[in-house]
Amino acid sequence: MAIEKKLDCVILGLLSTEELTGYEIKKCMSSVIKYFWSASYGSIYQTLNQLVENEYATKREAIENGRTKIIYRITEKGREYLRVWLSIPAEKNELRFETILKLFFGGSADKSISLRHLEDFKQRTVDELPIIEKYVEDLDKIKHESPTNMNYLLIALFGMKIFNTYLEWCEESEKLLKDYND
Amino acid sequence: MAIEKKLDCVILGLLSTEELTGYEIKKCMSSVIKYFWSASYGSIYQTLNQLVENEYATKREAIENGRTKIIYRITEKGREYLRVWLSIPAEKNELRFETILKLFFGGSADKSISLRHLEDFKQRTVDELPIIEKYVEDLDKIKHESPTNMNYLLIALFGMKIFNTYLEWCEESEKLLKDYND
DNA sequence: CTTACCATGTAAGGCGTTACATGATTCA
DNA sequence: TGAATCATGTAACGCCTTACATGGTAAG
Repeated sequence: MAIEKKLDCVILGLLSTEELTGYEIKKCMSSVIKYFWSASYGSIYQTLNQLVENEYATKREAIENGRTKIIYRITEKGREYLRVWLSIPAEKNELRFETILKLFFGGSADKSISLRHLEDFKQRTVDELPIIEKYVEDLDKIKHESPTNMNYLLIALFGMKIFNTYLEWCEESEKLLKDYND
Repeated sequence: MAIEKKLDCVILGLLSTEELTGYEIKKCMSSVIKYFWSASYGSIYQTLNQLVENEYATKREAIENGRTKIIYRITEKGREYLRVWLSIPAEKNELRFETILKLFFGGSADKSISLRHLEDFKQRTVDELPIIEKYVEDLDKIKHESPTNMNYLLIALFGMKIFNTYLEWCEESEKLLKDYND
């Protein structure tokens, strides 16, 4: 497993504080983490298997409420791998915004189409903002309990700030487009 | 070719205003577009072939200064495909920030590591900002020449706004982290 | 003369998604 | 009883990157 792959690091990061099942990992990745790193079931279970193969994690079966779960735990080798990854500089910070793409090429189409994309993007942003603000509020209260909480707060603040910037930009752009006469 | 693929739309978008070679397309994608959609040579030439196969574009050879180039041109079918894609809502707006990931999991490591990632991210942002500001400045002057320029300006403004937000966040986060006592 | 840039491509393989497939439990 | 949630996985396939491979031209 090459160092270029990131999902393994995300999973090891999650496992570094607690044992988890694949399902629980997916849940984590569908909440906070989804804002800056998303993954599907397929990739999570595959990565989990690779992690075990490479001895970065161990798995064990457990029965809870009559249901069988597979619980994963990080190994010392896995912790070392995570430590190394954390200590080297980030390579890629990538934005893949289809909205921006459609707006970029939208100049030759009708203005109403660009306005619709802007409206749509604004709505999605408005919908997400309260969720992120709740994270910020909650984390701010417990930031002194552990450095981990403090780091989580920084990420939540990042989210809050950019989402507010998206909103500002949508409003300014809508105005610019509406006032534009060709 | 499914509608989920986006690179074909990017290329068709570029071809919608002018004929281009694969090399020129790569150049475009390494300048403005790289901020919200990146691609490698491999994927560009492959997509170009698919575009021709599907009759969304035609290719012809030309000799310029003794060098052979392959020039691509969009077809009417390609324009229609682009029109349809532009008119439907954006699906994914994805952020993949390794920096954020490393900060998210950095709580259990030494504080200096998180600070280094912040510093690094700040530096990259500071380096890019003047380039983006130049785009904004240039596009603002010619925005009334065509709706296309106006749309380009919106995208440049988007970049300028978020990069400034990144900067603000870096500074606030550095302060929060430095003042943090565990 | 050599570096940078112009110019095009292939092949291997990694990464990840979607869709499919299954089945138990909990709660209304 | 039926919907939501818990829970795990596979298979096919698409997308894209990296590395490789080649060679011409322009400018200093």
